[in-house]
Parts: sequence; C-alpha cells; structure tokens
Amino acid sequence: MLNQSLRAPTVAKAPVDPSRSPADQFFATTGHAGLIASEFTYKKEEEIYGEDEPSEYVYQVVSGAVRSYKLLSDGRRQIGAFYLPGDVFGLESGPTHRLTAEAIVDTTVRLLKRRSLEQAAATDVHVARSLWSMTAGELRHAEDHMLLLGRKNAMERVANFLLEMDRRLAVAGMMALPMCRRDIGDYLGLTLETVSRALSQLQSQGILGFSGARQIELRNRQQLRNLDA
Amino acid sequence: MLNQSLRAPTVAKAPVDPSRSPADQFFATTGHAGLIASEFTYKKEEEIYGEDEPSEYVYQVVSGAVRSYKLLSDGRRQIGAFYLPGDVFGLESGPTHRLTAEAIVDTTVRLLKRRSLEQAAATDVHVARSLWSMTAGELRHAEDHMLLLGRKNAMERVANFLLEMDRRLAVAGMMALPMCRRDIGDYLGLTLETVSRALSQLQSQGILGFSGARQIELRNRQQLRNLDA
DNA sequence: CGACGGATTGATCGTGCTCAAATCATGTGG
DNA sequence: CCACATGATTTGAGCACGATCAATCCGTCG
Repeated sequence: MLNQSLRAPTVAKAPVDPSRSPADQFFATTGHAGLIASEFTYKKEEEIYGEDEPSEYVYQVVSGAVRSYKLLSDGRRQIGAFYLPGDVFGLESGPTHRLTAEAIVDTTVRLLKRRSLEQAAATDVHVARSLWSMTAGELRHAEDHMLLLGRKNAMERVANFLLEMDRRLAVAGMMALPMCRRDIGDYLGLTLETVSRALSQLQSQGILGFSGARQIELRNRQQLRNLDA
Repeated sequence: MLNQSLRAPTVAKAPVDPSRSPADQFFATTGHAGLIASEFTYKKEEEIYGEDEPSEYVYQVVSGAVRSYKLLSDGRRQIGAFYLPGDVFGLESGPTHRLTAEAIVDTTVRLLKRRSLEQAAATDVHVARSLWSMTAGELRHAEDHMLLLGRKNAMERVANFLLEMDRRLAVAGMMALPMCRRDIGDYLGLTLETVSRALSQLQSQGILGFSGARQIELRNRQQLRNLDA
C-alpha cells in the first residue's frame, strides 16, 4: 500500500500555513538543510503505512486528516493520535512504523525521505534537534493521553477531546470534525454510543451546538474545561 | 525537593550492569563524550523531581525502582512508567519535567547535567542520536500502554504487566516486585482490589506462584501471553 | 509480641458496554 | 430534482465488568 501510494510523487509547490509551533517549523528547518519534499494525496480510508512496515518517509499533513492506531487481534482498536493540517507524522527513530496510519478523508501530505533526514541530522545539529523535538512532542501527547485513558471518566474524555479539537482546528468558533463517532470512541477508549450520549448531553446543557453531527460550535469553553478534570 | 536532593552529589564509582539495549548504552555513549556522571541515593517514597519543575538532570537507575506519574486535581493518579536498574529517566527535550518521579524503594541513581548533555549533543552526533533514541523508546512504551489502557480488560492488563516485569526484572525465574498493589493499579488504570483479584485468580489456575505478595514466580508464560490479548 | 500498613476477599453498586431500533444525513441514479 | 439507498448518528433497555465500601488476613518491623 505504501509502495503503491508513493509512485511518482510530484514536487511540492503549495506552502503549508506558516504559523504554529515545533511541528510546523519542522519541514521549514529541513528546507534549510537542502532537503526536497514531495506531495502526495491519499483517498479517504486509504492506508498511508502499516504497523511494522519499514519507515521510509516522514509526512506532514497539508490538507485532510489522518488517524494513527494499533489493533488487537480481535479487532479492538486504539487510535493514538489524529494528525491535522500542519502536523508531522510517521517519524521514527527505529526502522519501522509502530502504528498504522490512514487517511480519514481525502488527504494531501508533503513527504520527505527518512534517509535524507538522517543524513541531514548527521551534519546539521538543528535538524537533529528538530527530530528529537518532534518525537518529544508526540511523547508529551501520549503521556497526557495515558492519563485520560487510565483515569478519566467518559464526560471528562469527551470534554478533553472537544477542547483539543477546538484548539487544533477551530475556524471562526466552529469546528468541522473530519472523523466519525467510532474514531472518536477509539481515540478516547470509549464506544461510539458513549461518545454520542456525552455530546448530546453537552448540547442539552447548551455547552455546544451542532449544525450537522460533525459541525460543532463550542458555546462555553470554560464549562468544558471544568468538565475535563 | 530536587534541590535538596542534589546537594553535593558524589562522583560516580559503581558501573551499572553493561548489558541491555539503547537505554543502557546511553550513559556509556555520553561517557565517550567526556561527560561526568554523579551518583545519588533517594529514600523510599522520596520525590526525585516534580511535574513542571525545570529539567536539570537526566537519571539512570543503579539500584532500586522509580515511578513516574501524573495526578488529577482530585488525586487520581496515572503512572506512566516504572524505571528499574539500568533504565534512564527524566530526559526532556523541553525545559520542564512533564511527570513527577519518586523512588518506590531506596534508590540509587547516576545523574548527568542536562546542560552538559545538550552541549555534547551539539557537537557529537552520536550523543544527539542517543537522546532521540531514548525519547523514541519512551514513546514506543507509551503507545503500547495507550492500547492497554484504552482497550484491554483487567486480566489482559495484569497479564501484560507480569510479562513486562518478568522480562525486566526476573532473576532465576522469580521476580521481586518493588511496587505495591496500588502502584500496579495506577499503572494499569485499575483499582488495587482488581489487581489483587486478578493475581489471585492466576494463582488458583497455577499460572503463577507467590512467596509473599511481591515475590512472584511465573509458572506458565505462554498461558499468560494468551491472556494478554 | 504487638502494631501497622499492605493484601485479600466479600457484597453491592454504578458507569459504560452491548444489543437493538429509530432517525438523520449524504450522495447516487432515475 | 426527487426518491431512495446507505452509512452515520442518536436513543433506548438491560447487562456486566470493574469500582466502591467494608471486613478480615497477613507479613514486616519496631
């Protein structure tokens, strides 16, 4: 799937929005090191790489959204992270990917050969530092998420999710969620029904409003923060 | 607490067992870079560093055991990792520690100034690579643990814990757990009672044997692996 | 030996899961 | 442009797993 997907990537042209923190600086930093980034588009539901596959590329979302997950043999799934425009994913220190990555909707990514990154890191201390910072950022997220998964109740998890998504993709006070209820549940360690019930309850309390199941407006962020333990 | 703890650390003398993978090579690698490691001992239950404190040192367990955790305001605790002899902990890419670390039992650590590590990494690409690998190793563990916390049932979690501890600290087929049932529960996202019940059930099935609550012998690792999803 | 903290075991409860049905949204073909 | 098909979401009813509350039991250390 990775092989198929990466036939003849075209050279990058569209710049990613040049705001935000370490993740966004990443491809910029590598640009200074003379690395060439390509672009590629994956269809909705398409696999970008699989768990345990050799790690050949590092990716940055240009548009769309990606889910990264692990599966148990009986199909139980834990989504470790969602990647949204500007986010970098697929960076490994070891030889293989440890989670599967899939496009949630049609998604365009910029990509960089892992090998060239490694080479750049060997001579450019800023690139090396950037690789470490990226991984440390993912670790920080995972540590916060372990607390959520191990110790928060359903409403706290959903409130936390809404605030995270609001921060990451709100436009004009509105967020357009790219993922379905099942994805949200598999991210939060809940079932899709429990997620739905929590959202309905928040709506009935006036804390949020819907315009379609995936178009959400937060009407009271402070109350949401109180709900998030 | 960190300040107090680190008054007058003595120069390192005892070498840590020179086996195991990336974590163990870490202090060795830094040794090549001419860095000086000190030793220090913490008493049982003593805090080594606190969440959000400035990260000044990197630690390696010489003897003893450490728990690293996050707390919610109402006291709910999620232990992210246990650190055992040979393990490195407290390494941050950012300025502060994101979890609290405490000695579970009397614990001796070797420590290295974070600043000197950063300086070494700026000139020695092996050190830089080592820092990245360490963080990536922690991330891998966190990713596996998110799957456990989000999607595994109580018995699967306990089986997984036993296999992890067996791998990391078994001596002559026996393991001496340094942590209490509450710590295990807070690591696995369970209560101490649930952990105790699972262990009792495994004993009644002959999968393990006790000689004191914390001295455990695994009698059937394969069956344990089957129980761990 | 006694006291104390840790561990086990029991009984009951409650949150979130499961199973099921109805409703809604979306896109496709006539 | 509408009708319908399909998948996503919501909502309901009942259940089960792990939590909670409580009472021993045990092991360790003074």
